[in-house]
Amino acid sequence: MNIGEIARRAGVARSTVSYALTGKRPVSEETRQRIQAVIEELNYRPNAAARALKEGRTRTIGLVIPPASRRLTDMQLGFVATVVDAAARADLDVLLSPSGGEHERSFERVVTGRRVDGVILMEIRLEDDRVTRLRQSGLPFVGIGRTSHPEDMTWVDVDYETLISQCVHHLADLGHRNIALVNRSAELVAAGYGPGHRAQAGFTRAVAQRDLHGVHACCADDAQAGLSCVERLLAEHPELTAIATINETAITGMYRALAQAGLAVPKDFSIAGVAAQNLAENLDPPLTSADVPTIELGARAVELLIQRIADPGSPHRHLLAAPPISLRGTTGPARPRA
Amino acid sequence: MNIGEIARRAGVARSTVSYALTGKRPVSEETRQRIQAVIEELNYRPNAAARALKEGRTRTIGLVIPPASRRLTDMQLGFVATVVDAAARADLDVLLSPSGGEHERSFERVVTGRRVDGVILMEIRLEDDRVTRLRQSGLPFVGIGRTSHPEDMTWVDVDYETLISQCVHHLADLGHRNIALVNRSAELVAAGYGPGHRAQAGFTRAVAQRDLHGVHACCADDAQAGLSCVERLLAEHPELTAIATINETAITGMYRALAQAGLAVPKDFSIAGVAAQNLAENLDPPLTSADVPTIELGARAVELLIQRIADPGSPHRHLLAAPPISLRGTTGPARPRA
DNA sequence: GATCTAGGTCGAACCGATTCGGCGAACCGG
DNA sequence: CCGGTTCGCCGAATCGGTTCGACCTAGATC
Repeated sequence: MNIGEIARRAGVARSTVSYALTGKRPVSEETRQRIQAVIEELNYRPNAAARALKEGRTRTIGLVIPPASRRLTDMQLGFVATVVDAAARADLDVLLSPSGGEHERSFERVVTGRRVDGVILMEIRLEDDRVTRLRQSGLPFVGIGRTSHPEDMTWVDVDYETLISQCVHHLADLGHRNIALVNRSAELVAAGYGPGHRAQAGFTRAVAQRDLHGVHACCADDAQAGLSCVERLLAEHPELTAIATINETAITGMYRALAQAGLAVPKDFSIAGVAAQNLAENLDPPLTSADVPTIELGARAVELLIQRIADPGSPHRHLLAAPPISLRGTTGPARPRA
Repeated sequence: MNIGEIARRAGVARSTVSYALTGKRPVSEETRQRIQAVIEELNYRPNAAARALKEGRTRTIGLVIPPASRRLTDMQLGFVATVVDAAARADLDVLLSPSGGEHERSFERVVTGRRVDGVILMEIRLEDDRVTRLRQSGLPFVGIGRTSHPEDMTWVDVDYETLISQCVHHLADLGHRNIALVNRSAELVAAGYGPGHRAQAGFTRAVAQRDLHGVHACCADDAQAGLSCVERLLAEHPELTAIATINETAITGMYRALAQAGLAVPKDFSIAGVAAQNLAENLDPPLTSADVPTIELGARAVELLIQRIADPGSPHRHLLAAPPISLRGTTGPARPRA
């Protein structure tokens, strides 16, 4: 069921079938219809591998995600979903590649076997080997996230630094003077995970600007960790009245710790954060947060990648999102504890 | 940077390079090392498209997921993660294909363009066009889920019928006599979504066996819907004292509705369900549920698919999982309301 | 010493598409 | 009636691998 078979049955040359399909050269209406009929009868579809071989492109993009073992955050899920969606809309297929740890081979295959025309890279570290590898391979790529030298790559990212700073300012405006930042896991931050570092930078900056007392805590990405982390914070820092966080996954645990400590939100304690809108809205109570526009960012990443594939020499572009904070009722006037 | 270049620099024929790489024919140790040196120097990797073209297989599997627009349930996420993981372990790449609605083209491309060696199909309907298409295309595939004629396809599935039945029996053992089943969304059930129908069947059966009063309700897949659904149930059926559910995503909303109605769980009201373990454990309170072994099922699906690709004529195999119910404290003795 | 076997290598065909140069027929103006 | 275009189509080369048959050499067998 190859192009030769179609050509034979339609009584034309293989090249004519090809031209009839791609329209790259004129084919008489009559011939085209004859070919089309045969194609539909046999339900023929060109072999992707053969086409890729000849054309030098695969019409596929790679999406490099954090290792599958770790549960993805709601935000990451949002990115994956919209990237897949946007790619499908552009008639591109998406090859999923878990990276990190034991899955190094998968990444290598994708990058170096010319299986994809370009790559979207998620969860980028400040210093990231994968970025280096991609750069030297010459494969077009777009980051969702950025390294510490973001000028010479194309990316979209969430401006955690500004957003956490705004959260702190918002809390300070409400009278809070003792605020904790609940970050992502210690390993992730230690590994140079960008959002973790930038959130911390924004936190430190805002705390200094408003002359506050700030506490920084890392917390693994699950509810249980959120619970014990906040339990510990409350015990060790009785002066705390508010939390700012970028750790979506731990939030339900934080809520639980506060409830168990007899602290009502937002009456006794305030929380503000950066999260996927979908998650923030569905929490109980709904979280006051900067809603990351995953749909727009994911779609833009695909768009930028398509441009980059079309013209690899074009200048790098960047998109830094700093959505406004949606007040949903987990922040209120400060009220001293104990 | 193709095999010819390597051959030239190593002073051998292209076929020798190929044999050195695949080991399908003996190559002298000396030659092999010379070739290996050149390969490493140039960082050569065989072109995937060329290999796929000649070998007739792509070393890639397709994973057909529900449309990306809809948020995946925790269970579905678990499946995706473990499928990707298991595939990577077997040195297979995963091509993601959102199906349904506007993404028909994506599915067609994957199935008919010979882009993949096999397909894993998620969220299968009782009558499913995609199964029909796959069957007639001759492409090996494995379902996570099954149609109403499950004998002639290979699948792994969760035994919702048995599990919901067990939930009802468990509740009945605790003295509950008026129980509601909160199903997935009405559209999904109307579209013939298997788990929805099978859960309903199991519910009806158990209710009859124990001579209970059962109420069936559909509920969209989000917390808000869970809230309003349970609000409505409580209002229209004041006799209800327990809920059984397969709608993971709506559970937090159900909790909220009960809390707002002043009903404590499990003192005043019981809930039992089928859910991803990860989710059930992290709810507050943790949900008494049958924990679906997504890791095992996902990995088995990949395993079955690999077998099927190796030997397409082999008999179909099935795996129906009915994990025991983990008692986590959302069910207790019945206590009449009002 | 002739024959056989096995190891090691080469050259050519092949997978299924795309694409380029060219060829014949129809058509045009002069 | 002739030279030049244009249109529609064909044939062959090509992409980068794998694989099969054939060949050569060296060592084993009798």
